[in-house]
Amino acid sequence: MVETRDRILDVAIEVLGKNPDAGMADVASAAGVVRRTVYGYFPSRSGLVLALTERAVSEITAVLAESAAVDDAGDAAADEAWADFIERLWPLVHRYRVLVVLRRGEFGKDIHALLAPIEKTLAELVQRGQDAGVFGRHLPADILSQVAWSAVFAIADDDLSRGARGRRDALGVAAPTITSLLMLGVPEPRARALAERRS
Amino acid sequence: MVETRDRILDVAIEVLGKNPDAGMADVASAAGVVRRTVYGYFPSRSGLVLALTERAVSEITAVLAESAAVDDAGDAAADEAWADFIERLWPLVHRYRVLVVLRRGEFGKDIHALLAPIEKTLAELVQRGQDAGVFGRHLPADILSQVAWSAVFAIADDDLSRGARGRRDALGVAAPTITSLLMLGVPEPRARALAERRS
DNA sequence: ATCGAATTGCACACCGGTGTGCAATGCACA
DNA sequence: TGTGCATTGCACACCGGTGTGCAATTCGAT
Repeated sequence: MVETRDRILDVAIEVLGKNPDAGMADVASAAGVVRRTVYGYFPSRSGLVLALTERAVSEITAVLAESAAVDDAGDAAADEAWADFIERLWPLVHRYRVLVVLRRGEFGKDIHALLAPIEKTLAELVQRGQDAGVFGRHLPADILSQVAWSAVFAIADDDLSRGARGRRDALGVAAPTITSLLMLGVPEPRARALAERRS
Repeated sequence: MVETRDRILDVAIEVLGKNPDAGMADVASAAGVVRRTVYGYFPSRSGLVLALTERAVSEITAVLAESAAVDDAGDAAADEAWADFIERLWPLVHRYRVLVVLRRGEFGKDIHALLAPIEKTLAELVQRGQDAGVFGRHLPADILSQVAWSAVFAIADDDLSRGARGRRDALGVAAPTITSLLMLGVPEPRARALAERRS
């Protein structure tokens, strides 16, 4: 049996992502384990939430790091790094809903702290994109990255809420939409050229 | 004393918007009233939440209706109706955070039901805009309106989180951003012309 | 000054979730 | 077969929020 602790953490990310008010019992049974067992690995509910957040954050940081490498390679490639990031992130996006969902509520403070480095990196990436002229300046970099972030989850939510039926090619529409969103205000020809260079 | 019931409802919108887990006691004291009194007007917490949601929805519907009138006036004026809507909505947007925040959680089903007509109207408005060629077709109308909606709150959240200090002209950036977002993919000259016609 | 409605202050029962203690049970490995 | 560790199955105490009952009070209107 793969480390029980890991399985609990995995399942907790999923369960709490769907319902932030889920209790230890819900997590436990979803992990195929008894409530008491969970307390064997985590001292308290808050402890579990914290651990889970740390895991999610470190996973997402890893993905971001890979995409940052793309950015470092060429110059003015911030848009490609973004597209790359979205693409890598997408299969996992539902998993990270928990970060969005738990940010409000009792743990908001701690979670925001854990999340800060990611948001910072993202904002910097956008900033570089703006400086290089591939991203629009209609919004300050930090807000712009927030908006992009929220758009990712808005699309993912829609994708999720219509379940198996009527599912659309969410990634197919998400990636171009987000990059377009970032490129708002950039003169058309340049935007188009940049968009086509990527293929 | 203005109708106590109304004051409770108002304050509940605010309090629950900030923290969806707030209890009856929090609402009561924020309303300058004792817990017992709240139960005099609402049979239960769920009753309060329901009533509060209905109020918020009907308020927002009213705003939307005014802007729809703008749309009906001219043809192909969906973009103006949107801009108008955002502008009217903005001063109240923090008030309606409660709808976003409570959509998850135990009352999700009911709230979504109450919210459906609004989302439908919005989606139709976007659809009309797309048909008239002023809005982009990069996303299906319903998703696009969701994304726009989420962007509104993303910007508003940012505005809120930095409090009084460092406050930027949030409406100033929000309105053009949202409309630009909707117009993604529309040929530049046309978009620009439409953007300038509004002034 | 008095009537009446709204509000208060406290009592209580109830519920569901948390966190702990401990003995019993499984199960893998030697 | 025995040893050790993880897991289980209860038991329990505790807490905080809900919802109710009822008598005491405030306070405006007449």
